[in-house]
Amino acid sequence: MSAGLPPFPPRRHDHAACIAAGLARAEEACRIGRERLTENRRAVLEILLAGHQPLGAYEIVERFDWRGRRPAPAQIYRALSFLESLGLVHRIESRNAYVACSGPGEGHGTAFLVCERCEAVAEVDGARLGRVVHDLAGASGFELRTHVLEVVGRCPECAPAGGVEA
Amino acid sequence: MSAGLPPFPPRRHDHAACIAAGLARAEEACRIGRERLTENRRAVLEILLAGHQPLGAYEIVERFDWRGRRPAPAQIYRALSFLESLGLVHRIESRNAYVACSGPGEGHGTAFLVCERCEAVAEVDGARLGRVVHDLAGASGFELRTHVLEVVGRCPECAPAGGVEA
DNA sequence: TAGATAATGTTACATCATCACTTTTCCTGA
DNA sequence: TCAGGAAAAGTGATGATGTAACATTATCTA
Repeated sequence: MSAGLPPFPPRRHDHAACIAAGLARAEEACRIGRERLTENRRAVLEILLAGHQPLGAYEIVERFDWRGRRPAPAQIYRALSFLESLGLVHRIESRNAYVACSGPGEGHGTAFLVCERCEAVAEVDGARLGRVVHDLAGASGFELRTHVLEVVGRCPECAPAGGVEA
Repeated sequence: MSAGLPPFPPRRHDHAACIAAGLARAEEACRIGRERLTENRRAVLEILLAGHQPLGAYEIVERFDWRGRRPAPAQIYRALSFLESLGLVHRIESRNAYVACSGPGEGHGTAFLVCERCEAVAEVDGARLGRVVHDLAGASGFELRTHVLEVVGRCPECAPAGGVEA
């Protein structure tokens, strides 16, 4: 567990840079995979990068602005599955929502911390988690392909504000 | 991690006993919580106990047999949330489906092994997992309330049969 | 530039879940 | 034992999420 950056981005940070970095990673990933980062895919990714919140597919539709027109859900889902296949976006199962990947691709110890109050999501990664999951599966003769770990609770900003509101 | 029963039940096992045990646990849990295991709730639980597969709410509806009539989805969801609140049933987020709890209630290191071929689900539990999740959250100043861990892959029965035919 | 392949546009529909309201059942205490 | 209240069930409508199918357009490659 590298003691690195804080997983929840500070309220104020260089957001433009953070979007640019995400797009750069996407372009790189497409170059490597010989895939195309088309206008749609790019737009969906930008919308996700623009918040650190998970967004539902229909919320993404709403934020689209093609000079007034809007894509149908199918478009969004296509872009999302493309982006997911490249590890640029993750689905938060417990929310039916999607977030842009915040770091380099898919480690095998990925987990999400999901704040139940402000909806912020942080992606954390730990070799130790990967080992535990691996061992847990192995002990049952289970052949692991992938896993979903979502920790639900309160982020550092929201933890102090007790109560159940939201 | 108690080296106990195999998490995936053998193909042939005393299924009747396994259903009876589930119902007994439910009755006990209701007694303790001063809640009522009504006919509906009991029926939903029985349907879930009758398979080791996760079932969607609408599949549960289909398996209902009230002399021809069928409950509306709302009924099922009500029963499910009741049963979930008592820890008798778990939702498998990655499948939008529900399984009967196979053991005594909610440890803090619960995980599900979900076979992507035969759909079987096993519930496993480990203190080590609980610690990792706890530490993962703690390291980020995150206040843990609950977690979802679903490991997707192939169960021992299905692992040998390679290929992708889901 | 033709043909193949990939991505998009669009409609309809499938699946999952909840709301709002009425009726029934069950429990409690006089 | 029965009135009154609370909990659960019954019911219809609707919201939210996700896909299928197919025609069209863009892009690549020979």
